[in-house]
Amino acid sequence: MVTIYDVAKRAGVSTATVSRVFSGHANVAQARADAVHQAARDLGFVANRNARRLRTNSSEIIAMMVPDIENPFFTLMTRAVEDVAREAGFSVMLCNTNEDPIREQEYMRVAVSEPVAGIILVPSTRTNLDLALERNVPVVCVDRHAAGYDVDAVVADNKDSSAAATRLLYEAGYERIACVTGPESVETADERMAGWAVAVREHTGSSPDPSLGIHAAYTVEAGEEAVRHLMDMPNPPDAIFAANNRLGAAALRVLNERDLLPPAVGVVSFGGLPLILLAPLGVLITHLPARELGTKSAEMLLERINGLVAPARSVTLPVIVGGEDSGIDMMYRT
Amino acid sequence: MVTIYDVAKRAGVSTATVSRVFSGHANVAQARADAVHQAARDLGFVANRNARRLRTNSSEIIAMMVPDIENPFFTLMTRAVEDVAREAGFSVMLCNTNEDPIREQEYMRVAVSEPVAGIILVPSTRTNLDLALERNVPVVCVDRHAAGYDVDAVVADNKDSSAAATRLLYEAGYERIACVTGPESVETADERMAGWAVAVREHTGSSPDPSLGIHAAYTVEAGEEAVRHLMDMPNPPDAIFAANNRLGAAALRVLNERDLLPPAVGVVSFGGLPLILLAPLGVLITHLPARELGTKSAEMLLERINGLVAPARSVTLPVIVGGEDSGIDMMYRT
DNA sequence: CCTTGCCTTGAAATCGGTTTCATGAAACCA
DNA sequence: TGGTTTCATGAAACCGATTTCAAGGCAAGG
Repeated sequence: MVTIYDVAKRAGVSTATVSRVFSGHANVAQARADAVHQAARDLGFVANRNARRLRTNSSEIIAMMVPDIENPFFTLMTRAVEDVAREAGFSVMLCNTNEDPIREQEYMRVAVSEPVAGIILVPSTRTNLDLALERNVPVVCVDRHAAGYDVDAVVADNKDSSAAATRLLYEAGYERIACVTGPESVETADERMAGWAVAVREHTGSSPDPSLGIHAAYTVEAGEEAVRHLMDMPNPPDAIFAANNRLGAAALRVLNERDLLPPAVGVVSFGGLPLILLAPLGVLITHLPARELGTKSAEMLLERINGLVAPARSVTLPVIVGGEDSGIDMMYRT
Repeated sequence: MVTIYDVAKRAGVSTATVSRVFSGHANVAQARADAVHQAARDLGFVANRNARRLRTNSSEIIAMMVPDIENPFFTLMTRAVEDVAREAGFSVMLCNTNEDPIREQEYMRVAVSEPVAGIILVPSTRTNLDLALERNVPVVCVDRHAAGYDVDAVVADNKDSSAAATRLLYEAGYERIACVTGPESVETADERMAGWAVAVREHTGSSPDPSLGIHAAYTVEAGEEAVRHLMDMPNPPDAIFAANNRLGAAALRVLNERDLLPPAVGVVSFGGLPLILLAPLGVLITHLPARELGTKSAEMLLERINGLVAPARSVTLPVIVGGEDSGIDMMYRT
């Protein structure tokens, strides 16, 4: 391993000078700086980051904790975070929490013992941030707030745009609109269902039929079960508001089985299906700002890493409540 | 920051003992071990990994370098890698190279200066592994071999299954089959085109019409241009073999524009479209073993990290040359 | 010519773990 | 009982950077 000592010896200077040349924190005579660079090149010197970090107690790693990178929503978010981080000289450590608080906590331990420069987190229902906050590791929550903690957060405008999306179904002529949302007490699930309820009340003048509002895990499987249940009711809905992309996909799968694809039964998917729907299908898509969520949260985290002291900030990004989408345009959109 | 010294003082032992308790490398009397654990709990001690790594010159980080995590093929691969890594106590650093050798090399510098425990790499056309190999950082290539280097690699069976996929088109009755593949000298692009050529020769008895074999970047945009060009020829193809998922999507987009979707023009996509194709569309899909590539490469890397000394190994994983896919089943498949 | 002050530089301390080495106590054997 | 081996333990060295501190060199100012 080529160390700073080897470079110093070859360049005929002290290690302090070598360090100064590479960090640029202080002035070094041009001649010596050249000698150091030459020596470093000759020897193929690459600084050991562990040594640097131990001394400076800093790190250039950001932990990105998402439920599942396979969900295209989080894929895009992560990609955006990586872009911003790289630009600023940071690397991204990828952590899939599977929405599991235990797994999340394990990763939290890894993150603080690393220690990482900061954490971007899609919190689970029982997120515990004590470890990070005790050690002053900046945390930015994205997509959801962390229950019980007052930290920076970047979220989408879930409630209003869910109401708007539901209104689209009414405008398209549907009358009995069901809602399949995520697990109870998951913020996005509750807010989206609340938005749906607002639109239903607006239109019908009364609270929604409770049997039309279903909580399910944010998975295709759970969504399918929920939609089957809905369609098997004696008085089934004529449209479905699906509160995330997987539930939207689930709805379409079940309706396809039963030859009830739109427009037979209306569907709005809250969160794009990064898919090619080859035929214009009349599926209403609400595009979540996945990339923007990632970019904004990374920027806010960098501000904190750079020392910003300010009360917790909460940013809400707008959602594009799109009209009908032919599908083929929306590849790689969310 | 709570250090090992604080724990040692509180437990009334030396730092050496504390270290031994946590590493488990040597015997410590039960009573003392308990005292150490208690003290660590009381103080909320979390070991500083930088200090540990500096001394042991090890790390628990694996660099995962992929062209673009947004490509579902690489998303799945990465997720599989993360699963294996986590199980073994490693974290994954995510690096998007954008297929850019310069960006790849930057990340290579980060990786060796980290230094990471190992690297899983989807090599670009001009990958330079010198930095890593000089420093004995294990590298496993995945999806493609690294030109000019003899390192472990895990790839898909591109050529034979491309031939098989092309044969499916002939069997479906198509006669004039074009090939849109990736950039020249990209291994997967060349192999897949070679497989196509094999099938064409088998069927026609002569080499393929050169104007039917097109190289394009592995992007939707480039693919669209290539397919438009093909379909604008005086004697256009009646089927298209698309050499990756994005080119497959591109083909479908262009054919959709022109009302020539399958079966009017046959399409085989080499690499699944992790999409919902709602109507059975007669698109032939060849499923690449994305997850398996990730899992296998991670396992092989861990073997190297654990000290395996052996000649470079090259593993070829089979490809499922599926028949017609209704599409709706293949969500989240690749 | 001497003082003041700035700039450059290297020796040495430092970060927080791990590991070597020496020591003393206990266990074992004859 | 005397001698050997095993075991647990702490002091101190170590990993490779960064940074403090003091000192030396040089230019400007009086």
